[in-house]
Amino acid sequence: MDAVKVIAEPRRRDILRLCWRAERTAGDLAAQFNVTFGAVSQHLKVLRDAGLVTVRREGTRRYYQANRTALGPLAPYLEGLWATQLDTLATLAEAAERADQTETGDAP
Amino acid sequence: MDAVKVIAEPRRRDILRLCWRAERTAGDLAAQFNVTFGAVSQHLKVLRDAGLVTVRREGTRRYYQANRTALGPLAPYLEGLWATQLDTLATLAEAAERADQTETGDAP
DNA sequence: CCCCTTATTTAGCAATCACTAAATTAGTCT
DNA sequence: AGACTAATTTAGTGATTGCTAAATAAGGGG
Repeated sequence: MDAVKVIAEPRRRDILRLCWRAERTAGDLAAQFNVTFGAVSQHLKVLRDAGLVTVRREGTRRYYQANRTALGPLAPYLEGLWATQLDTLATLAEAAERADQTETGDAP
Repeated sequence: MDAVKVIAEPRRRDILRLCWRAERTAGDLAAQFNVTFGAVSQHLKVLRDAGLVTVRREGTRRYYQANRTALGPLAPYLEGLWATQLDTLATLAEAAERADQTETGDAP
């Protein structure tokens, strides 16, 4: 699947946005959405297959991070989208902030 | 429909490519593909609604041209795609050349 | 006015897609 | 080993989508 088709899906853009600057586990990512873990995992597979994210395994956890290089000119495009608030909920950014602070993952 | 979703469809990228630098009639565009006139017209509607093409009416003909400005950062992205041959058939470029030469439209 | 060309639109169809729920894999603990 | 957690995978479902074929609209010329 080509890159532009992959990021045409809003959910996948949201996922990329959440692991844009820092690693996040699959579970951490999934927790930010009102869809099942499985649904997010499927999106992660698409992103993986397209080479748009990198994965690092550590125990049972998978740490994902956006592969900005692989996105080429689409990376600045996405950043532009997010900077101008034209993409989805603003709450996503806040969710990312929260996740940053509780990074060790001992959330309630 | 947002721009990235519109250009996620290969056929629409091909259409944009054909009217990237010069105007082309809907019929001229449709003739380059192995799909019906109606199918291309539907794609043109999507491109129109997204503001990604401009239209000029002249008699019964509609002249379309890509709106590169509206594409913003996606315009260079598309040009990059085409420059590196990563997108669809190379024959499309040749078809565009032919159309240029027979511009008045008296083809067999 | 009829006919032809150009283009859009509509109804219907097959394929794709994002999702849920459940099954499965894999690693970590006691 | 068994139980628990993290993540992926599979089967199935409803919605979307790109297409065809046919209907419709609209301009131009005899």
